[in-house]
Amino acid sequence: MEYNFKDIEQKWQDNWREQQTYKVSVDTSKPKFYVLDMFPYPSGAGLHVGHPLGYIASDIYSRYKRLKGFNVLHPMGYDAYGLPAEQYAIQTGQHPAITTEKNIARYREQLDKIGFSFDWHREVRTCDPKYYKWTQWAFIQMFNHWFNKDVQKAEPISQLVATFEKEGNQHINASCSEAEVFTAEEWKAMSEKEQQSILLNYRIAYLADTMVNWCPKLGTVLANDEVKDGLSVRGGCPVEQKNMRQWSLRVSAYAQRLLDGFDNLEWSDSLKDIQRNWIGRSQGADITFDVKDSDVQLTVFTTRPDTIHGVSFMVLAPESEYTKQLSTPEQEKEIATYLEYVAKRTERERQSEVKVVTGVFSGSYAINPFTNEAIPVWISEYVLSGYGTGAIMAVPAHDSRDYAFARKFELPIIPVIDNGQAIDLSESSYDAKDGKMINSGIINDMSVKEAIQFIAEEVDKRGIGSSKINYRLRDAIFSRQRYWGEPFPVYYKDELPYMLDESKLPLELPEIDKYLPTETGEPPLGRAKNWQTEDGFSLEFNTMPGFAGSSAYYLRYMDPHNENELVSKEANDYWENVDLYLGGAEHATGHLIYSRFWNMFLYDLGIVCQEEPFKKLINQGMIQGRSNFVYRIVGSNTYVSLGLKDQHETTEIHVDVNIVHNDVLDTEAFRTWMPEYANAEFILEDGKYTCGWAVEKMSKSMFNVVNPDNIIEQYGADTLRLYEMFLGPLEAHKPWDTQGIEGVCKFLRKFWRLFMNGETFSVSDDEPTKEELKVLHKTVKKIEYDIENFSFNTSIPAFMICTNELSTLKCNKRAILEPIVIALASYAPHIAEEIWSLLGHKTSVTMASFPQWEEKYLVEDNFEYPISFNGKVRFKLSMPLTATNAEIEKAVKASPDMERWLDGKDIRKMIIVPKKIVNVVV
RNA sequence: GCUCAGAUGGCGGAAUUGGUAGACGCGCUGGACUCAAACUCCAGUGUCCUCAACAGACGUGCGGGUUCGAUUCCCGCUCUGAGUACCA
Repeated sequence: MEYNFKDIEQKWQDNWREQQTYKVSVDTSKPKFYVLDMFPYPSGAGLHVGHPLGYIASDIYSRYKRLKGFNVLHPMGYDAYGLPAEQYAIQTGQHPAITTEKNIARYREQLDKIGFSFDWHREVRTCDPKYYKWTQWAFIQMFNHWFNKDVQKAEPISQLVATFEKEGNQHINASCSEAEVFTAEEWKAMSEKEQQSILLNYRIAYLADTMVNWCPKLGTVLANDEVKDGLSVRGGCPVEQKNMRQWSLRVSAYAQRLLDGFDNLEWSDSLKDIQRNWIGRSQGADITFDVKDSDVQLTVFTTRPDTIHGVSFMVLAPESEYTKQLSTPEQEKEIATYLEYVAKRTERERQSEVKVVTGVFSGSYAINPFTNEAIPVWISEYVLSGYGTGAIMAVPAHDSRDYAFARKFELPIIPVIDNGQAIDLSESSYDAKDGKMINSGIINDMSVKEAIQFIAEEVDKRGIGSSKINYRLRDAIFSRQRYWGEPFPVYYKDELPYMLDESKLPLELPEIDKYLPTETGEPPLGRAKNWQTEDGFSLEFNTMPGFAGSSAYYLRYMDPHNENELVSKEANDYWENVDLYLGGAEHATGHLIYSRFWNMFLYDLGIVCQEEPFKKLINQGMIQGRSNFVYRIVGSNTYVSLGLKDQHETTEIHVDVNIVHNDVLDTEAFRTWMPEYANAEFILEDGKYTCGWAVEKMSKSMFNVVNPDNIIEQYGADTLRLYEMFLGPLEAHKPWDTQGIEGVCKFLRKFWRLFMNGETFSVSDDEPTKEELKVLHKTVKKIEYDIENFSFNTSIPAFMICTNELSTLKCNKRAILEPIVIALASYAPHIAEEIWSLLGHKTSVTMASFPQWEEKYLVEDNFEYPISFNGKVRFKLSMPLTATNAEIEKAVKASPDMERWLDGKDIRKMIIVPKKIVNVVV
């Protein structure tokens, strides 16, 4: 009976579906374990061989945890809202729901073939009204809460209103857009419109005029993480800065908690680093400068208050309020010209031309509170309006950007730090944070550290500033001028936003006739008929961004069919949060921040019991393509084999990897591949055409896409699973090379043969030998260690070695083979199920327990002690492992090999380490 | 520029973390089986010393160091990849 993977895999996939083998429910008698994959966006191209890598790893871990007695939640779903479906709709008029549905069906079909143990009863789709009801619901909660900095927590807006009515806002310490101080009386005297406008500044989901990334080509605004190098991440379209009225989420309020949370997370340091940099905490001080002949006070943020005596000018961001306040009439014209220039510059230009120094003098002078000197105030685009106060004190001697500016506009450069060596300021600034203060009045001779401390305290004492922490993290812009996304549960009355009643949820996405933004520049929902509330108020035209639906989906899996709550308390108390989360590192600054924020917010409300959503995170690497090339001799239709190409002038041409085997081109297939190659001629070596190759991104244009369906057709799902793991460490990027798959396929056939006596399945019930037990226990120990440490790649060799050894021992004993089948079941579930059932078991191997290994079977009676001289192994000596150090030493000295290796030298020392290596030092 | 990760045969990679470097697989070479092919099996395969050795030397990007012993730890470089970027 040959190993017929096709029948076996079909049979067990059907069986799992019929028996609902992987359906889970709350079971308090068992410990829970929640394994989650980042759910995919179902694109039209389907899965390539790189996509399932993480799913296979998480599936192995899930299956292993089940065998270890855990109740495992392992769900899957679809992040179904997104741009590609909508772009396709704009081009073809096809409703995005239809293409999305089609793509999901295709994804599901491909996923099923790989044999995952997902509980599909819990599937979620972000575009399903039953699902996005809870996305809208969460938004309403964010609208109805504000962030109290004193307790670092979200609190109901109703409480805030109560405080306003009692004592105004003077004692409120909130994360807030703008706050003018008012009393209780003033509050009560305000109209509803005025009150609502003020409350908008406090809400966690708020509507405000903000500088946004506007992408004209996509016709929508984008969040910071959706923009890279001034281009949109999706589509690479130019992005510009624009002031627009948009919904935002007050993510920045949670900056400190997002940082503190890392302490209890098992995430890779590099990923934590990426998030830390993105949050960008910096500790410094606000310092207020008086302005000469003006009432305006100029506040700057600095991390280097120690350098205050070196300030030789101030710089304002062009968009800053200060720019209007501090521009003098004499400079008006010049400033206007400059502001015009800045406004015209795209974000991309600004970023790519960082070295170009521009600026204009405002006409005003600030007074340095420590030297009382008047220092000129400039305006320049190198200062950002969105960070700190939008104004800086410039210390050209010790900041390279200020230095460049001072050089260009010939402003004084005053050194205030001396590092013991002569600091040369003729070419560059000295930015380091060590040395002694000079030219700095009262703080002369202090160290930088002391000076920072002293000035900060002094500023505080004089009431001209205070120490402050700034974060780079911005609030998340939450509006998108697109169709295919969640509608906001928002209507407008008197130009102010109000939330729909929760009983009206979900507010379903309306049908429209065209998916392009309207000619008037309004979002597509502007076309929807009757897009208003029952009492005639207009509904919001924008839709929510991609990250809205993906921010809390892990909670919905816990209780996916609950129509009354996002997640029931019972389900949440049991499943708590995700124990293991697998996905790409590209979500570090997007989804993984938003999800943490969203979850913390729900935690503040008491909806969820854990503050952090994902306890352990693993970022699987990308599988790259391995492209093949042919070499066309320039000006001909002749192609030369790799080894001979240097003899000709050639052009490198990508060739479909599917017509290349072991880097040898199928020349006939090449001729029929594309019409232009029909008459191709070849210069062969050894009768073969050898192709060149390179590792590149897997993509259609490189003709290097490998489809998992083809691999499964040819080798089976178990082989695909094993091979994907075998390729290399889970977290590493690695190229796909189909050549190597033969090895693991061969292993499965060999493993199968262990159970076969000719054509019949047979195992013996004989007692295993010591040797066989050793193979078993060694293998089980290794597999357990590997899975616990996520080094799945090294498990495959362990299985191969085990199989080879048992094959050599001609071992077909049940006592040995049965536990190994269980250990293999996580990796290759189909073949394991088949053998398990042939072994006479009536229930799934999923119900089995992971085998226990014992150290006693692993120790040998006699051990070949490697004897090394100065660290180099020279010979081996067989002795019992139980020998004492004294016995070993005696035996080594008595060994006949010693004399030769000592070569007349004396033994200075003999080191016998617990790992049983003897090192003789001569 | 800053931060992080990495560099091991022809290729992918192993070495459970300071203890026999190159496991395992691919590829390659030779052999067995076969009329032949496929399948399967066996042997060899880091480099160098004119062949072989169960003889030796050298070998984990480069240069130093610590150690009885370093792919592993420390210092200084080079290169590659990723993140981020006028964040004051």
